[in-house]
Amino acid sequence: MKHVTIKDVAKRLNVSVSSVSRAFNDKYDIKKETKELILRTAKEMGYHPNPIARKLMQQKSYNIGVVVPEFINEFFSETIIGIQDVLISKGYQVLIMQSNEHYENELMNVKTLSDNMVDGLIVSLSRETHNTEFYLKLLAEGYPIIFFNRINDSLPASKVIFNDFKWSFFATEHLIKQGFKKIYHLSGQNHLSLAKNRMKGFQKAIEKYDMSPEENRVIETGLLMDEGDKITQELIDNQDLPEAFSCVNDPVALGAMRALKRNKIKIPEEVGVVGFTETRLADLVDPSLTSVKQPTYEIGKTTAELLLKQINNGFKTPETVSLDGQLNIRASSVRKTIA
Amino acid sequence: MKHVTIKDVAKRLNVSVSSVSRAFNDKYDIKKETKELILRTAKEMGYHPNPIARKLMQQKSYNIGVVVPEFINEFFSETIIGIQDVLISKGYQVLIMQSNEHYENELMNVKTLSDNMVDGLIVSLSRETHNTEFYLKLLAEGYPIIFFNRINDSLPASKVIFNDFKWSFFATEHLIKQGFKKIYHLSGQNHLSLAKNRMKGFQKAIEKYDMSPEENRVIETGLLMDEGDKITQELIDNQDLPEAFSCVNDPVALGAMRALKRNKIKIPEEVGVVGFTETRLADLVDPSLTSVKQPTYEIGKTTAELLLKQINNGFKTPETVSLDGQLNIRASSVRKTIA
DNA sequence: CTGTTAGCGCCTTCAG
DNA sequence: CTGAAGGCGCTAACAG
Repeated sequence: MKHVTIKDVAKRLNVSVSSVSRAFNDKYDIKKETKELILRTAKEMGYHPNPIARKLMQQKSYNIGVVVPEFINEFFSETIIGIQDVLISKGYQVLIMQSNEHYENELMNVKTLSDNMVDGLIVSLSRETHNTEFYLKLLAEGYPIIFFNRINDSLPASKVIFNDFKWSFFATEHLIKQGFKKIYHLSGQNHLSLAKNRMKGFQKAIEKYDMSPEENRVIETGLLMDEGDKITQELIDNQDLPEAFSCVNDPVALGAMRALKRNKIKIPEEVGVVGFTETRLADLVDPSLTSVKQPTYEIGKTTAELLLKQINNGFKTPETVSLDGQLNIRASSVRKTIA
Repeated sequence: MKHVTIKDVAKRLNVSVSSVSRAFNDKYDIKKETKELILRTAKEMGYHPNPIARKLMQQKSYNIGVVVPEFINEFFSETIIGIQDVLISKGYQVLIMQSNEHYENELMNVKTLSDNMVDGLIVSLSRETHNTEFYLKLLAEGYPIIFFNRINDSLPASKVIFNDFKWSFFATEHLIKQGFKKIYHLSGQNHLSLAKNRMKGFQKAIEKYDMSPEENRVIETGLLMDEGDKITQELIDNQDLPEAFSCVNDPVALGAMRALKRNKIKIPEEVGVVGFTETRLADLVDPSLTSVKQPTYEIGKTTAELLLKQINNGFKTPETVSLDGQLNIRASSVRKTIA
């Protein structure tokens, strides 16, 4: 438990502590043999530099804070893996905190982390976060922060996002090409840029194929399975069912499917469904769910790389990286008989 | 970006640094008014103690390392939340690493963490880990380590485990009470104590209800969905289908269900299924899956508390805490018509 | 190439 | 109750 220090090694070899230090930091001149000797005996003695002392000197914590809404969700855990892979390989440690979608928790987490002197921050905003004052203050101080996925357009920081517009367009286009005539978009709350963009992608596809925007409309639903279920049930009750649903995310799509199945409505024969941001669930449900796959690992990796760049080179002008995904077509949206 | 230090505060108030330090550490005598004055102006100036310097003094990192096989899996992410909740509230930071089920990664992670002077370690062993030498060495040095879930019985350390035997017994008993006559246990590899215990729980139930151990047998399957699917398909092909499956975990159960559904065999009317270690999936699949719920959050919490106790009070004798769960009965195992 | 010295920011005796 | 001084382990000038 007692740690060997640089002094112990120096004493043992009758050299100065600086020599030992130098042996462990290539950047200084030191005779090859002494260096090797030091390294060897240091290893024998079980010495290795105390990272905390080093951090104190360098005024760097080599800690990076990550704040996400949650990490039960596959999307975020996969992203975190990407973040960690990059950061750990560069000698950083990653401190992960979750806001549970609450602004207060998020703020507290960010404060805790900055109080702990993390060298940078990676943040995905909670659903509740409208007040971005604290981020603005940190950014003004030059604190490196990168946002991903749940972003706020107005923050002057670098961001990594998914091209929601484009892929929602493709998902909708796929439904149209499958011959579905009347399509509703079950959307998320409009203040989330992610939801807004998916909605716009849907509308763009409707427009492009000269379909009526009144008949192919948007219904604000939410992000949860129960919300998708509830809205779908209402549509069924009102005899207002479309031929297909383009959904803001997989939970809403699964909710819609649950309601449809409960009412013995066949998927995709009677109603087609596509989701967004697929999880492994997409393959497991019956019928399997067509969904847009986001490059989760890449998102994390890119975010971390952007952060490192900013830490090392200083803050230039914010850049926004937009990544692409893929549409995985499965049973829920493929008509057995195409008209 | 530039941090206010204890000196700045001292200078501003014309007091000594020690007074400022004392103001921030209740344990010393200091006049109430000066303390308040210091605290107030410190706050104004945006000062707060540099945790790194503090750590250097106290020879503590206030970091805890957590190594798990993975955290895409709900089980582990939920456990980690329990761990974090306890540890963060006590001023610790949690460094999470994953082994991806590989011994080498696990070893590297543990080394990285101990090199970074974590004050303690929480570990869930990878599937591959047979060699426990490094843990033995650390434990011998008095390094606080707690193991959970994936443990190795022979390690002289405290552990938090789930009572697999008992709950597998209950799951099987439930099937028996539902009137299923011929039950197979789809088990995991036998070298995992977790799989072994679930198998034994199954056998115990069969024994208790005087059912034939030849007819109600164990089939070594694995832990993956595809393995459950494959074995079930083989049983169907060989006309050797039981009336019910007790499965080592949910993926295997879901695999079995997939094979059954593909072959138009009705669940639970023709074949009942129960899983183990339920995920949110259990509720989503059709029919919903009966499974044993583990107290994931509690497991994490208990593990963290055990670790803190050991850090604060020193290592006494190892203790093993065994937690209980609950059997969530759903459609997959409930016979519409009970004999 | 190597040793000496002065901190990094804080805590903690030891005097007073 | 308060100040001065030493040191946690390491790095970075500065001499030599």
